[in-house]
Amino acid sequence: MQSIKQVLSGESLGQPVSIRGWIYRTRSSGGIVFAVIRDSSGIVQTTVKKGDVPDENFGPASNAGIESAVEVEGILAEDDRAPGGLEIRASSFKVVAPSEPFPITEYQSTELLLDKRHLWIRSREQTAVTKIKAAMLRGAREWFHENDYVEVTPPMITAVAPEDSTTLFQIKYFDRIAYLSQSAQFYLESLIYSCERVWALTPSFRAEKSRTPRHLAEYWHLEMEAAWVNNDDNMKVQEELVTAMLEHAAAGCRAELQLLKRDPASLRKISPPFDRMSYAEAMDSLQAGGCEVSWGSDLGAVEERALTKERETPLFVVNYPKELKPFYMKENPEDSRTYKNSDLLAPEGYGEIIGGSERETDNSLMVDRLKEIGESLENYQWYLDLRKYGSVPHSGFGLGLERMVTWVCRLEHIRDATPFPRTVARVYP
RNA sequence: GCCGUCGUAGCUCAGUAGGUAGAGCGUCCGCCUGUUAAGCGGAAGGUCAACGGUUCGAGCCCGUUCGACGGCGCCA
Repeated sequence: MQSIKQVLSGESLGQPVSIRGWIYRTRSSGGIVFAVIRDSSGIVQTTVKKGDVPDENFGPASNAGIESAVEVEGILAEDDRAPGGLEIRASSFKVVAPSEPFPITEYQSTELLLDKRHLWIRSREQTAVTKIKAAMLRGAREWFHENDYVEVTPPMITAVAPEDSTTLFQIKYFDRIAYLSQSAQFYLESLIYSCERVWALTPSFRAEKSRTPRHLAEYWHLEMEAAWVNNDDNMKVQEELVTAMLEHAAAGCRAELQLLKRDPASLRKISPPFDRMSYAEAMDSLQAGGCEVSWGSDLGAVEERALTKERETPLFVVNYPKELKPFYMKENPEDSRTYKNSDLLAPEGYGEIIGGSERETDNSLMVDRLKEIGESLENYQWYLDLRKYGSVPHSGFGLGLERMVTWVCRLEHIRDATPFPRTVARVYP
């Protein structure tokens, strides 16, 4: 048994090969059947001629519809008439399990593809995305390992409910209420006092009713936190990590990227250092471009697109005004209106994929800020404790994996960056 | 939360001035030994999202509800 990828390499030309998979396309012309077979590695045409296969094979072969599971043996031959120039001339064609008429045909609507998601993930595009995502994760995991980061396992059920908790999913937790985690950051921060450099890959949950091509209610969050690391070093980690992830995708998923019309070379030319621009400079640039923004404006979808549309490499935007960012960030000593933080924007208009910052280390400053924004200190007692016992300069960030996949795979919508997207309107299938 | 679009056969859609529903693909049957969205002949398949209203008559006009999709805000 060979993979179709092996078959397509042509090394068995003129020799017997055997494959198994699913019918991708099929046409019958009386005494001959053309069935294109798909497995996880690719597609290849098989030809089944009456008389060349056992009689009991031919009827089922000509009747088997798209997605029927089959096992085929035959001689690998070159033929200009075959898609791709190679075909298997069957000596045996066994239908392992026929398929009912497949509901997804050449005419597809977004609604149908989402309703039949469990079947649509068999498509070549979705398979490619799945493999590219896996390659990116492998790249990340290896990079963290090589750089002495410890992979940790934070909880996804939490008790902390900020005042503005409309974005948290509430769950029944025995006799109490608890919440699904939006970020493992606080837990990672507590682990740096022992492990120093930690990272985690976890689901994050957002109950916001966002209806955009960039939001999921459940997404995979790649977060890192490290002691003795300032905001500049934090950005260096991000650019090295992102580069490693891109390199793994480009090296390991060449065919998959090309199927999605992403040139692997465009990923390979991205390398540290990434361009940096302060929030203030971003405002100037946007104003010069005709955007109606001023100091204190957040960078929305329109602004992010304007900043990155023509770019081919990622862009750091640093030092945001405090009012736009959370309380735990470290004040920028060079401009007390801002924090020592960075957002990483993907090129080609794809927008934010990472948010990171140096963290505040001073307990009393953090208490003041919590009071200012009207948060109850009780909820943050254990987090504030971390600043009392050997508080240490540290930084971290969170990467939205599906957002990065959306960019790398040139997807129009983030829901195609995950096999079973969870959005405001969809929890099924 | 706000703005917009759509809901007709299994799928993708058309339906012109309101007059009792159509195409392509798919399915089923027949023919076809080189197809590439194969071809040819035939057949089956629809409470026009739901409910209510106007009208002699509603897929079409009006209202309500439900569902989906697109965009914005919020964020990764």
